[in-house]
Amino acid sequence: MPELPEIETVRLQLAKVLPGKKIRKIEILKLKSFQGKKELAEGKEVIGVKRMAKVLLIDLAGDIDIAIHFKMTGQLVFEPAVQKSTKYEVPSAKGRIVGGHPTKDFTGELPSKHTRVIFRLDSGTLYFNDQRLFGWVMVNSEFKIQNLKFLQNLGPEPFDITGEEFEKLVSRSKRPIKLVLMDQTVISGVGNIYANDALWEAKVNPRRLANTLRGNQYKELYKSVLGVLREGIRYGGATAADAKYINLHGLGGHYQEHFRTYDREGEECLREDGGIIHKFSLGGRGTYFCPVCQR
DNA sequence: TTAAATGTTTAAAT
DNA sequence: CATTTAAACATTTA
Repeated sequence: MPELPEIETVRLQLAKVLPGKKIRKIEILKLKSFQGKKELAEGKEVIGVKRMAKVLLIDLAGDIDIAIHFKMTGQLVFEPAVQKSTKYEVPSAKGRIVGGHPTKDFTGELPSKHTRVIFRLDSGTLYFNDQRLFGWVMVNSEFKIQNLKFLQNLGPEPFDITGEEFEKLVSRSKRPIKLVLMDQTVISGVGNIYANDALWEAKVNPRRLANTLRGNQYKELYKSVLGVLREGIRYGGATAADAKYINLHGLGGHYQEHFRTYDREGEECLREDGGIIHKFSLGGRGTYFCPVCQR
């Protein structure tokens, strides 16, 4: 599910609470969701929380890393340790840190039926939940994780390149521009939501072949990719439509309230140019655009 | 019942 | 070889 801004949002939150805490025990509830050796992490202290594109990295003492890929429906929930003074309080979602795919697991009792891995800390508990089981948690040496094929093959994040480099990377392909934006080996971190919105911002048709953008469209697209990603981070990521219950608790992000095209099929283009947002399938993914301004 | 969902990989077809 | 399409991976919801 989550793209770069959603993972970055979790990272920022977890970076406030995890460093200094120790992993006491890792419980694997679903084998498919876990790779590596949990013993390597048990007893180790968290040093920092990092991110590579859409992958979250929890850095532990002794050059051990926990890598987490959320895929479509992964989520993390950090439950702080219950304070003695609140011993008699009814358990609530208050004080939780949540991130990733929004479901009622954010606020419900944990572990839930979607909980796949539990990290017992010396203070608090971190739950990895994943409805569709595409995601994974990996514990291994920093070396092994850095050498994962998936991470090795990642292209640079948009934040780390110039407009000229962006144009060079993207225009090498003759595929439709949207597919190239979402190709993690070309540019990493951009997924379906932000690709749709960035193309709208730059007034580029998702189908346009990546080597045939006109004039300043490469520069415009570069700027709009950075823009929507930064905005996503500023709003704490997107938490999608079924998040009413979650927002009630003040959890989850708000980017979904600022979608340009995503999930707006049939609605008027925000530019009020008379266009109606049209949806079609490109590369097997829902693709939204305005036929008037994105030609 | 069918389709689609913030992702990635693989195989088969062009 | 480059590219495209479809399917696969589970599950849930519309």
